[in-house]
Amino acid sequence: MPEGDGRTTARTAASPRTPDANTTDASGTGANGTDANGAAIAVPAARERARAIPEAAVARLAVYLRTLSALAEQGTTTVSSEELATAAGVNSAKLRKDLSYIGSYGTRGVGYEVEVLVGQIERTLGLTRKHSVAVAGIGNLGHALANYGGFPSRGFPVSALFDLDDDLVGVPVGGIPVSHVDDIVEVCSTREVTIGVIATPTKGAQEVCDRLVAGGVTCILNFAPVVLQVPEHVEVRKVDLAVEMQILSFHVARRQQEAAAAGEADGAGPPGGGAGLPGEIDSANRMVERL
Amino acid sequence: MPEGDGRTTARTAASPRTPDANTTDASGTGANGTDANGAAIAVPAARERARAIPEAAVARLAVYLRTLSALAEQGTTTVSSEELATAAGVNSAKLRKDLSYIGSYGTRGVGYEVEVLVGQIERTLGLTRKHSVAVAGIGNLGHALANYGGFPSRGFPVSALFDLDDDLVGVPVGGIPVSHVDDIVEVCSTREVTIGVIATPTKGAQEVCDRLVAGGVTCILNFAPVVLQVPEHVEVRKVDLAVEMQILSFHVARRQQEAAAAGEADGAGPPGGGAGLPGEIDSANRMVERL
DNA sequence: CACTGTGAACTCATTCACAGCC
DNA sequence: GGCTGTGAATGAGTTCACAGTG
Repeated sequence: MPEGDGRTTARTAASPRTPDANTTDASGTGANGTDANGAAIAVPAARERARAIPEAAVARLAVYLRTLSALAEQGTTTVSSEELATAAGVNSAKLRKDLSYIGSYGTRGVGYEVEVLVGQIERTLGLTRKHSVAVAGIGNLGHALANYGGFPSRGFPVSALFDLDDDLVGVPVGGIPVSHVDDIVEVCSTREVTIGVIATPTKGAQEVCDRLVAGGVTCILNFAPVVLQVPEHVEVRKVDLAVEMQILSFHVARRQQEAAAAGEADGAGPPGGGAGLPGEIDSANRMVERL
Repeated sequence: MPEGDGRTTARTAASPRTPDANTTDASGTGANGTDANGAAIAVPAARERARAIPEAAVARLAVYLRTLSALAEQGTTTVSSEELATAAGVNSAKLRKDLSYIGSYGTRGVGYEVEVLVGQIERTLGLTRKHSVAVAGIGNLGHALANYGGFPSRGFPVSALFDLDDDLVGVPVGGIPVSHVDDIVEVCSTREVTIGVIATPTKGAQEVCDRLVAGGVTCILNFAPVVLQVPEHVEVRKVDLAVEMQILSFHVARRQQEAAAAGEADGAGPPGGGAGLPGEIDSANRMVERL
């Protein structure tokens, strides 16, 4: 084991969490050439750029990809940036900029060919290669994830499930038998899992994470409400339901304050936040929005 | 655009909103370029709300809150920015800046009193008031959400569940009987739901969303992989599993490219080969065992 | 003409570094 | 001495606006 258990902690730790963020690490050692066929694809110049795509743009590319797939399915073969942008919920300038990061695949005066764009985005996102997924923690959420059709259909076959509960071990969930968490390292290694999903309760999460990493997993999607400590080469993304709710809560509060302020000036308005007493808030209060 | 199907609304691009792929700005409709230049629509960046806490900071405040709660539980009464920052996975400068947005509640030379900070963050996030939650779509994910302990325990009581399936209607899930989606408007109104969670399949999502909005819901957490169209006053946050996976995939690909490039330029083989690289990269060796 | 692709301007977010206080 | 709070500097991400092209 490396220095101090091999975790990155005290350092200028990185694990931001903006509207959409992640652990951004540079030092990408590791990875070999053996199974890397994605890199073998042509398009010389684009390789250079991959590094330069802003994080925020990557997230949106994934959205464009889905939007494009939908368009393709309904027979569309060409889209303008305006159309695609609207469908994807962004403005067209941003979309064009995002697409420009992956190259120039549009036709001026016409638009983009759906097929082509799909291919290029897939390549950029590394979807030309399958990424095996392991889900740890087969509770309610784990079940949901194991059965989630969106994963396999998008190139992320779920190939391992883990839980602590002996009663669950061996039981197939979504077609795959649950393994014991003690076997994480071995199973992940042999099944070549690249992405680990942690859906365990808070306490088990760090332990499970360590094992996933030991099993060679370099990307983790974490649903447990903890900040995971991982070595530098491992990428963690967090989905935190409580945080999402609290952000929404903040916006409700903000809106109420605004309404209250506006009401003051206006003379009529709702009593607004009223410094929020615990307990039941009056009925009228909430619905007063302009609807 | 022939599109404009009734709803959408949300013009006026300028709005203190999240920079994220959130609420649609949908400023399409060609009106764009026309008055662009001299129009001087100005939109005098007024919005004189001193309230402005950066969106990104809000998300982190929620994380600090949880971290603080954990500290409180284990008996800690005081923390320094450094300690709290480490525990929350950010750097201390950022943490102090974030906290400064909500006021000055620390003591120089000492740190922050846990209790006080918890209270202030809760107030800021609007958690002094309970926010009733409705979950629509009681499939695997919906079940998981309905049973998720993290919601009620953090001031978000789940008070309504909806599904289309008649066999499910009336059945209690997590203690609450499922209602039919046709009753969304009524049930949400009477139970004063503020936050709606959409866990339906893609196709039902927009319809459900519309009804939630009609029922007075102003905040939506959307798990369906669609961009929802909502009126301006409604806040949407999206949790998109496929997108998360694809972002991770991108980072795998990037790392592989870097490794390949580094190997090329360096001549010395990539770390995978165990080429005598300094010990600093110890942790990277782990991944070798799988690759 | 219609639409892409992109430098340049701008806005938002993070980090630095230090003054001020305990 | 140690630590907070914050303006100022830097950096990331977004929007503008227009040149350039099929």
